[in-house]
Amino acid sequence: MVQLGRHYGRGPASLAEIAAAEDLPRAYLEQLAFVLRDAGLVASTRGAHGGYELRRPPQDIPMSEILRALEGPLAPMICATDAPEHADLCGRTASCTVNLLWVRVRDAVAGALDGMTLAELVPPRSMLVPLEPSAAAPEPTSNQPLEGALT
Amino acid sequence: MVQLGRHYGRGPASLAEIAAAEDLPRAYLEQLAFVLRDAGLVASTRGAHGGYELRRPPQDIPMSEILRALEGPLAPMICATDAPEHADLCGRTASCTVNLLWVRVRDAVAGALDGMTLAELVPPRSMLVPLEPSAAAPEPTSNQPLEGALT
DNA sequence: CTCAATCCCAACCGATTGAGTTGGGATTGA
DNA sequence: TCAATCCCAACTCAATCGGTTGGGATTGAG
Repeated sequence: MVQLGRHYGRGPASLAEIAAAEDLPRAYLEQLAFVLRDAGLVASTRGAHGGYELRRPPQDIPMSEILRALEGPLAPMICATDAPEHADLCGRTASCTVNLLWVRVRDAVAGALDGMTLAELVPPRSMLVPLEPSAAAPEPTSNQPLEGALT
Repeated sequence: MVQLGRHYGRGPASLAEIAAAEDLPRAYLEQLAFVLRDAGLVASTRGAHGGYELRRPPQDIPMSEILRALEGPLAPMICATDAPEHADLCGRTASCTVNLLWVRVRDAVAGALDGMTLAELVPPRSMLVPLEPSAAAPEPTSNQPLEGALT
């Protein structure tokens, strides 16, 4: 998807390209590709020189939409699903006071996801740092400095 | 846990009681019980008339603590774990711009969980409210005769 | 017209995970 | 002593998820 975002405006990208770029098996991407298509997020053109293409500019695609398409309704637990249709299969729900918790968690997640668009994940190109194998290294203290950024 | 919350201040509750109250297998609760104990959330007393007991009043126990004890570090994806020690096993992390997303989701969840204490889940007994009538559910149609046996 | 490139789609596989089970202690109050 | 209780590790079992297989259908280019 990010690849598609980067590619946006340049015509369809073939799965083969994307597979190469992301180092993922093409066949696997196919599956994802068509749930995304069914969800109306991407358009496909068949035949030689076909491929996939975003149907909207990346900044108009909230991540929540993508995630819901790919992973189904957001639901930290079955008893707190997003999707009205199978509202509760839990059975226990009535007596389960914990439900409230999950609902809040779900809403928090939904909020985070709604507040973020695909555009934000398309890297400004050039900030692709090559990975260094110094894995276990230098910044042990590292308590997420990212905290402040939640708008 | 909620059971323990409700029981708080009345001495230890045996797993047998809890198992009965929650309709869960006792042996299973045992497992949970002692990860909670190891986490310092509950205290146990052995022997006849023993049982478990909260070590702090419910309103001093954030749900985040319970969840982390039971389920491990919060991490919607491996690449966005809470726990510094296995910071990234993802390998892809460097090139993976999506990481940012997961981090935000994780923080959202953490926020929701931190902002909620066990006390809030211990029902005041008697107020088992039937679920909110809510906005967009005009059609409870057919399905699931499951529950409705509220209280 | 033919053929390679591409999307389309369903069924399958295998490792991981999580809920739950089994079984055998160790402690302690009555 | 004995029953009630906690302690603990190893196990089973089913669902899920990342990924694979294997076959089409469509289309542009030569």
